[in-house]
Amino acid sequence: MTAMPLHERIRSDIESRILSGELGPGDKIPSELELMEKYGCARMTVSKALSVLSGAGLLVRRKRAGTVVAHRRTESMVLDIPDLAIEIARRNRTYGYRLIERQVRRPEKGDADELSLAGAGRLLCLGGVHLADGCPFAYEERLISLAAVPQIESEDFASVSPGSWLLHHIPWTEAEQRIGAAGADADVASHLGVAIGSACLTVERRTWRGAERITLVRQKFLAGQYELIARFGASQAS
Amino acid sequence: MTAMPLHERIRSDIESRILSGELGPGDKIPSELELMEKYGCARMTVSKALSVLSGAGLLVRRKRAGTVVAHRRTESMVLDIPDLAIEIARRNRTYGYRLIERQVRRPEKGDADELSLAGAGRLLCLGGVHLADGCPFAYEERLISLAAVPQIESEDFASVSPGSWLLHHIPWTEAEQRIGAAGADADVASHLGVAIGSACLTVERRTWRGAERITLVRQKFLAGQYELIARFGASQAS
DNA sequence: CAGTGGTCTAGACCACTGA
DNA sequence: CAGTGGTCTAGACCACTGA
Repeated sequence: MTAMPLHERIRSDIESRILSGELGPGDKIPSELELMEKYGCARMTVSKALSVLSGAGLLVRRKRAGTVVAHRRTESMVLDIPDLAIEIARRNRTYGYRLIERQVRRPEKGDADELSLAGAGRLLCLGGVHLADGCPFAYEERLISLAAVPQIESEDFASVSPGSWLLHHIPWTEAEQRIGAAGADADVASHLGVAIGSACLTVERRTWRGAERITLVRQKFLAGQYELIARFGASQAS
Repeated sequence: MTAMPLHERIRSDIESRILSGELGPGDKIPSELELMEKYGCARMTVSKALSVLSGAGLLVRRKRAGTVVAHRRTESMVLDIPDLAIEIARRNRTYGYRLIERQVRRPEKGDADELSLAGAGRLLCLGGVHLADGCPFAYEERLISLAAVPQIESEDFASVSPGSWLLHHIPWTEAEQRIGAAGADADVASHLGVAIGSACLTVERRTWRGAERITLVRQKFLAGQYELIARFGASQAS
């Protein structure tokens, strides 16, 4: 509460006027010169406050025209990606992973996903289920480029899931995730112990380290056993 | 390519050394003084570059200890929330919305969701389907607080969906979204024209404007008709 | 062409904190 | 206590762009 830097106070003042609705989209913000006089400070200080708000998408700044409240409300949210083991533990259940299938091979010609992942190299193909108290709640198929992660070939995944292993050994720099739903096919249904056609949440995630492709994973979560949660807002104010 | 400001060049230099893996978590970045000398610039310029990277979570800065590459790779991604109408149009299909049910009432006692949304005020309760080329692909139930949005009571939603109307009239400042899967119940199945138990992607979203609750919507998308896409990485470099 | 923001300088004082 | 980052000043020159 005490000792808030001046640039944060300026930012916070303007931010709350926008969030409260007092300032609407398109409304003009005082110029840097006017704010300098209002707060009795140097231009750099005002500029820092406005730059942060501009970076956050709340303001749009243009020369000569001045600074106005941004029109397009953001159409994106931050998606939390919980660690499955932690998520399960939080519900007082025991997490486990059971490896079902393991294979090392070349990518299949004609499979664009496999070819773009492994190129001329080999693929490690893993199938397994995630368990809560010993019961399957998710099935995953994973492809890993052995050119990108050679040392993973000697892992047996008896006690740790491939996802956890990768997270701890190969930090990714880029990722894309597609979230959808599907009915369980015969394979998934038998692994999860449910009827064919049962609703599943599907997650397909590709990860990169720099320009290099690391892994592609397809997961099917039993409906009701898992949720993804996304949030936007509340800013950084305490 | 030309005319990149110096602080962006510094930021980009350090960022690419981190993303390429040349600098790993915990590795020390040169101090501001050293970077000043390296780039032959004032300290403010270096500081700006490092502040941006620190704000993005790539660096951790501590006095006396210096600046190091952050340890925790982010466990969050940015989730794009496309406008359904735009998403449908992009696939060369015609978007439509059909209102099925409309009701104004008090929140039901014992329903925590309704009570926290409307308090002592009234609720507008809407049910409807989103259409692509006239075929239903999503069903939604929506509750809107009339205390927060009184002017919506006179809308008939013949040509515009409640979601679009709200987006254009009541910009939200905070939102929370839960994403899961479920089998269609009898109600949903009949509205979407599918068998009971068919897999659906479920989205439950709450939005606020400042401290005021605006709306709660529950949507069921037919499996395969809709995907949410989340991304992380690639920074802002072109 | 005049007002606005974008960038940068060369200092300054300070708070913090690990060697 | 010395090195580091956090903040701030009082200027400067410039590019852009709408009146």
